[in-house]
Amino acid sequence: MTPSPRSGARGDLFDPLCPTRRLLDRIGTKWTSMAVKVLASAAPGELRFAELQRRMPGVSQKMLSVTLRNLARDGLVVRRVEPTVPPRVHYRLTDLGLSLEEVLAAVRDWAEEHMAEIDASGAG
Amino acid sequence: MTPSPRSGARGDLFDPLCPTRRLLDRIGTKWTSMAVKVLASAAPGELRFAELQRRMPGVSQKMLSVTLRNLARDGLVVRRVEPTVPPRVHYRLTDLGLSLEEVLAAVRDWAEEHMAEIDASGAG
DNA sequence: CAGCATCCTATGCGATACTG
DNA sequence: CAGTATCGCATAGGATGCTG
Repeated sequence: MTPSPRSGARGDLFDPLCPTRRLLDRIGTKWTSMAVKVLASAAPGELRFAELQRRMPGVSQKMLSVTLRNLARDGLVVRRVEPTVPPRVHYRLTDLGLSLEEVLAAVRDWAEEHMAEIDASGAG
Repeated sequence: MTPSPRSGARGDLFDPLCPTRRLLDRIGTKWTSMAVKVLASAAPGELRFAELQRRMPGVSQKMLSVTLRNLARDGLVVRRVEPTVPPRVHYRLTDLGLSLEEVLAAVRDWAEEHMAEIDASGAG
């Protein structure tokens, strides 16, 4: 594959621009993985802003907004606005977003299978 | 599976104690995934502190120390001290750590395959 | 309804200095 | 050698208020 100009060299986890580093920075933020999961559960359908917030207990309007904006900027989510008053805004995962969800599902599976062992090791 | 007392309910990504949330908090920190990868590359052998630092360009003594302490606390890494003067401290991945590396490898694969598309979407 | 702007706090993290 | 202790900065993110 050809790395993008912004990306570090393939496999170079030690480059600050390394894809893995940047991906972890994204999915490591508090609400991203949750938003992707919720949107994936509705795919290929869409969800409106308020509906997303309802399905993501605890998220503030600001952080949901920021999270969705970042996901849209990254091409993982499509934002569709109905020009009504008041406006209705709909979000759905792109194919890229759906493929990310598969990775996140693997992370979830690992966590649910092994987190008890981590706790048993004396974690707080 | 039986969730640990500390863990949230299985599949409940919305519980702050949810395994996935807590795992992402861990692997999302700056040096964790790099340390796991480096240790995995040496598995089943061990690496000393200084050798780890050498293979992780940019990491400070403090952050490597913190990262390794957290990994050891979580049961992902074993710390072995030779009681010499000066001391030699060796680190190796546990089986649990090795299984986490598989998940991280999947994350890396996705990143290296798709990060160019994310960049192409107008990300900064 | 779906946001953006502002303020504030908590925390990750780097730099530096010290120790058994 | 392999840490620990302390300081300071940058940023994630929560609370609140305003707007088209």
